[in-house]
Amino acid sequence: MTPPVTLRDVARAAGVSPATASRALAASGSTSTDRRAQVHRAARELGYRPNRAARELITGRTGNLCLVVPDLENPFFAAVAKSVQARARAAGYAVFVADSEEDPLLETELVTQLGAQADGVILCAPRMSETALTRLSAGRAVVLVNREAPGVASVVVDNVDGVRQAAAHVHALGHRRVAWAGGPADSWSDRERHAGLLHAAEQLPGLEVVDLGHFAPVFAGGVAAADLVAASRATAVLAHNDLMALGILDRLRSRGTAVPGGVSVVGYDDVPAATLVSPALTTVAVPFARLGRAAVDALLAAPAPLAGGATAGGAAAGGAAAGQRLTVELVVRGSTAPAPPAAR
Amino acid sequence: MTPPVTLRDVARAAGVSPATASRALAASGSTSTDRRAQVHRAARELGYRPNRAARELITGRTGNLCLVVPDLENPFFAAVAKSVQARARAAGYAVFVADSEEDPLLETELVTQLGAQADGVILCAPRMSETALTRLSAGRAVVLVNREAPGVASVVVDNVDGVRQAAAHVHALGHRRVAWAGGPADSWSDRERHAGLLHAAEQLPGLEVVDLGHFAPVFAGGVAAADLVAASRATAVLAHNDLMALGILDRLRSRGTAVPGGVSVVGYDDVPAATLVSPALTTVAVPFARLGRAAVDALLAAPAPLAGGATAGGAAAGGAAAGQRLTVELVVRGSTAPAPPAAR
DNA sequence: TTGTAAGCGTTATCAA
DNA sequence: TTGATAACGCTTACAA
Repeated sequence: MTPPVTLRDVARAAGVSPATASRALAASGSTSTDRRAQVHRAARELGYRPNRAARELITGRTGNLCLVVPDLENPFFAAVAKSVQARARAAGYAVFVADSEEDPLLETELVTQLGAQADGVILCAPRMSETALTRLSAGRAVVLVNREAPGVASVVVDNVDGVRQAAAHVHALGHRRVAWAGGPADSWSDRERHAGLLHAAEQLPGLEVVDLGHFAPVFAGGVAAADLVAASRATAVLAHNDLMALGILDRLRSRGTAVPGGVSVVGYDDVPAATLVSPALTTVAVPFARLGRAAVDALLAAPAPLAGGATAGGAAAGGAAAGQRLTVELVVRGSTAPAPPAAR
Repeated sequence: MTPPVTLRDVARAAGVSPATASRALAASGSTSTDRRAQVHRAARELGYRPNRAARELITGRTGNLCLVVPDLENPFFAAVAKSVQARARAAGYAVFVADSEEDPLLETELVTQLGAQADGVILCAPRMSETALTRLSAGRAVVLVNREAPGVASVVVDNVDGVRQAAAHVHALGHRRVAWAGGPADSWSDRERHAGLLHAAEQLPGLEVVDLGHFAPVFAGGVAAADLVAASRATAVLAHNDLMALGILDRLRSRGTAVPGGVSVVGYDDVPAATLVSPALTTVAVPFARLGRAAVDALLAAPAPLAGGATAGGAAAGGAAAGQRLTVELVVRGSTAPAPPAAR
């Protein structure tokens, strides 16, 4: 095959020194207009592609970002990955994507390894400890998605307001006994959502919250929760996320409990599958794409110019890390309806 | 922050030259056992992490792979991404993931750009032309997933046998008039599946295939196809993939056509959502995880030792590219049932 | 088996 | 504004 075209080749073809060629192409430093044109033409004609490794070696910047998620098959994270990747590309960055399989140990390892090859890390780690997160973000530009930790930049959604909307909705429909099917006990967003529900209940006269406990944030977790719903005498159930809500829906149906006739169900996230089921799922819509974009923007706007890892804190520099909170919106579909008269 | 630990630091701490340190850590070349131990200990104590850029600059290998898919939110590609990423990590590779938004132009650009930073590319490009694929694979190690092209390595599933199983299933249930809801006209797998169906029909006495045309391989495409199903007097419909089948299911339901009572529906892929709907979808299960793993293995087993891009053909070297074909299996669920007696 | 030294392709420094 | 020249951190001849 043809050997790669180097900057020297371009410089030679343009009749200038490599240094000048570099400046002309980088548009950094001063270069006369005609020289620049010459160099650019030569580069184009030769099909010059800068060697990123060589550039990285001296600048310390890779031009890459890194995204770590717990599960790529979870539509929530797939959507985040898609938008992160799109935004990064628009900014000229490539993205390493890694799946941590919900394993905090692997999460740490991935951030350490891949983070070394990237200018910044976007991390979805709902269950990692705060201290671990803070430690991981030291000496590295990190932005957390849907998670907060002291001193670490983050982009989250308004979990408290989301469940408030959900609770207000079922309350308005006449439901008074509402069950909560929680996610993992160590999930940050679950703690926020649960607290938000309790807080909302205080404002909603007569609303009683039945805590069903913690479940795996997947379909099977919802299936398990459904049986407790049935036993709880609640007329509505709010789930930690859509995947669980879909499990609840499925299990209630096979138990012969009508939805929304017997029990109303509300999810969280608004994953695509929420509209595939019947009745379609009433849920709190999370702006996935905006989450991903905001995370990339936060990384690229970091105070430190994203030096490879040798530099201080990056997005987290200075102690007071920027936190961004996106609004969410309840989407009412078929899985919620007025409470049965008997229950009012 | 602390400056990164370099090989020189390790060498100094171990009391050897950088060259010896390099050899000791790489286990390449000859090093005495005690020296090696010394160096390893020093490296561990100092927390040495080799600079990949420097290594790449001299070896020409990046230690990265690149995966390009049309849509990360499509559960099919999400599953492939997950398994590719896992297998690559096990082999010590990081993975760039890029979403081409179903755009052949962007696909080409991504392969060219990201491929330059990777030792190999795994490409899902159902709709790119064969010539474009062959051209793209020149001078680059490329493995195609669920797609074949002359001279390019690939890992595909047995599309023909998949539809054969589906056709045999509905035929055995007594269906004689079967509709085919095709995917995009330029989709390679759709051409295979369609041809497979026609071929299967020849072997199944009395089976008549009604061609409904081509649709977008997503939920909305299925919705569009559903109305044609109803008009076709077919008692069963085979869809290009699950997403379409789910759209068909949904639309038939809202039209008042019972599934499987009135019409039986068969999908392709077996995405997780196939079991979320009711009735659950009978479908041809594609081994996503094995597809991804096989693609990585094919890349890493390539004849050329994966040189960064300066070397010839990689996996495709020699002209006769390796093609691997995985078997698929029909999973019968609730969306298929015996044909109505009137139709027999 | 080990050390010295020469690069890999780029950017940054410094004179001119 | 330009061109030598020195890095960046590593691997690999080649010599000892």
